[in-house]
Amino acid sequence: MQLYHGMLGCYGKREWWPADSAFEIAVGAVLTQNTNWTNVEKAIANLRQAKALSLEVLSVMPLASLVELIRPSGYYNIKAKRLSNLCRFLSDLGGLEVLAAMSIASARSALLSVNGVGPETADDILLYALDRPVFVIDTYTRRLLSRHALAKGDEAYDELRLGFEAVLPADTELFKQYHALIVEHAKQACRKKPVCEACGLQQTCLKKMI
DNA sequence: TACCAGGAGAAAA
DNA sequence: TTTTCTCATGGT
Repeated sequence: MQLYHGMLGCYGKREWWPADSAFEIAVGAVLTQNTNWTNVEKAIANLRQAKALSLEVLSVMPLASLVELIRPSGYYNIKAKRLSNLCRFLSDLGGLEVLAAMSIASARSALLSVNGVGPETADDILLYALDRPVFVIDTYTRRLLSRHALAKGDEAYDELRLGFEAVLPADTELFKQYHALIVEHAKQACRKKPVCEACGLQQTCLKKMI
């Protein structure tokens, strides 16, 4: 919690994952895979303008049409398949609401069964779209842990996730903030001061050197 | 010009 | 089982 409070004091409360609906968050979770968020925003704007930002539309949209709409997000061919897979899965299931009614373990397992939904994407959806207390592990988190000698950084995803969840209270808002702060820290930390007020490290905690 | 970004899955070793 | 490769746009 020391790291968390340090980053919170430095950057303040983050309003992360801007979206108008839980479904939009799920769409963004796929589109943001290894991609800058500004590119994802362009793709989401295209979907919105085409009135395609709904499960009903996306679950039946031809891949060729989807490819054109999400092109700005990069990896458009493979992401169109992944997004289509997720939407058809959700449609067959009965919607996000059904997923939300399941236990965390069941919902997570179900999401991971979708080709194109890996652990981080599944946990993004669980935490930010469904408000479930699941800690999201991303590249930044691994670098932060590694930099602070709290982990090697190449541990299995679930090993790190369970590690966070074991020492933190199962608080959805805390998990949302923590992950958002880690990302903010990676983007902005230490640019103006020799020692980062958030993590206590020297200038080297910029970018890859978190 | 080169590098990086809010990963995942397939292929190769 | 573990490592490497592929997917791609847009901003800095």
